[in-house]
Amino acid sequence: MPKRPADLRRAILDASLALASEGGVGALSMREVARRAHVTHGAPYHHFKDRSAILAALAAEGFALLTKEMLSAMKDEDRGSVARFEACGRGYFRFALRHPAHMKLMFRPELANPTEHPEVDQAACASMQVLVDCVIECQKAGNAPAGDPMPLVVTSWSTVHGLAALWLDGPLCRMKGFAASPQELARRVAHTLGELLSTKP
Amino acid sequence: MPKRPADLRRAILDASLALASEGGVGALSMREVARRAHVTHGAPYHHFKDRSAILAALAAEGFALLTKEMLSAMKDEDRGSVARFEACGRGYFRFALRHPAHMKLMFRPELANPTEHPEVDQAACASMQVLVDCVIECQKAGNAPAGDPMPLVVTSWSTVHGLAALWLDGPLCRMKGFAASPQELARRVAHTLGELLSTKP
DNA sequence: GCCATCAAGTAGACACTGTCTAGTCGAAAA
DNA sequence: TTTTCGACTAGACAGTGTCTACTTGATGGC
Repeated sequence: MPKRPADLRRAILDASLALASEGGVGALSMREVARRAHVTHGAPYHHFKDRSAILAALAAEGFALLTKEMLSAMKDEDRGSVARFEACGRGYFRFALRHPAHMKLMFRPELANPTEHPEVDQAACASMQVLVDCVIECQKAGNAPAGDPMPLVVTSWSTVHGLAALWLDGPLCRMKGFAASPQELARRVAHTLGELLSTKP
Repeated sequence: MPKRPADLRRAILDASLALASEGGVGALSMREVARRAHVTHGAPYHHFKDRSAILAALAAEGFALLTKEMLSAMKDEDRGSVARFEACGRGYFRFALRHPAHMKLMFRPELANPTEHPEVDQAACASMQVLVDCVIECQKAGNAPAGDPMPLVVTSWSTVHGLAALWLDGPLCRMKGFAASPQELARRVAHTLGELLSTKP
């Protein structure tokens, strides 16, 4: 029988994530998590108040990873504010592809009550701030309409989030023939937006 | 004690939808559904193979409602193909606001396995066809780049779906101050897109 | 060294869940 | 009238989240 892990809290989060990846949030049960961490079914309660606390911790962790992924994508980009804005969107989409289980947990307020787990909203706001700063940079450089940045933030966020959501949870990924890979899908959508932007009067 | 409903199948779907609206999919239990339909816990199994069959039926029903809402929004619009395209998007967003519980069930493939419940995918394809036809109409009228309509379909679908998803499940609706109502939110996003389209060279 | 303290894990209990089964009942068909 | 059959009931089973009391092992002060 394998011995107990040194850092049970981390082991619980890892086991939970693995279960969520394999069979969705529904397959994530406290007892199976405990089993995978080689510990009895009561042990996780010493690290998390209840099941939703695990989900909240994973959601907050997801937003932190998203923030890092966007910042990392922008760091290597030095061809101006618009290029950095695009890199930010690519970072968002890449995060969704790399961490689908996290992604699904992050946008399910019924799983982790936002008023009970404010750390999730805080982490979400930090992620959004990256995008806000990005848009403000574009505005300062004269590459976006001046004024309140929020409309632009919400519009671009919606497009990239919608694309990721439709790919992960929608019927999009089951429609063979349109896009062979998600990367190609994102490229085509980005190209379409660019075409629209450039062909209009 | 209230008597058994005449159409138990419909009563089960209604009770399931009510439960999902109140506490999310997690609160939807076969036994509570049966209780609300004033029937014993085994009765629902005569109308649905298992719990996921109920969810699949609701998801398919949701896509049918979505199709109807988009078609109805377009029917009253006779100011050209672009106006009909915009009406289609408004219909999508309005559906999401009016039927949030349906909406959440429709985009959770882990709840109702698509291979086990092909009727969901079929209904989803019918919904998408509305948008495809809409884009093709714009192309024929010379109001959209010619060629494969799918890139435009996916791009616009992503934006409106992302907006709805962020409003229903994301931190957007908890950010007071930006948009007082979802209608205003949608108007501002649509305006932002329009502004982008018209101010670019 | 010894003992108190305390976080971390165990083991058992409880009410609840999804699903299976055998049995019941009433209406329609023969 | 008897048979058949779909719809429903009632009981069982394993599995679940969460609570509780109990054990254990390390840590600190004396």
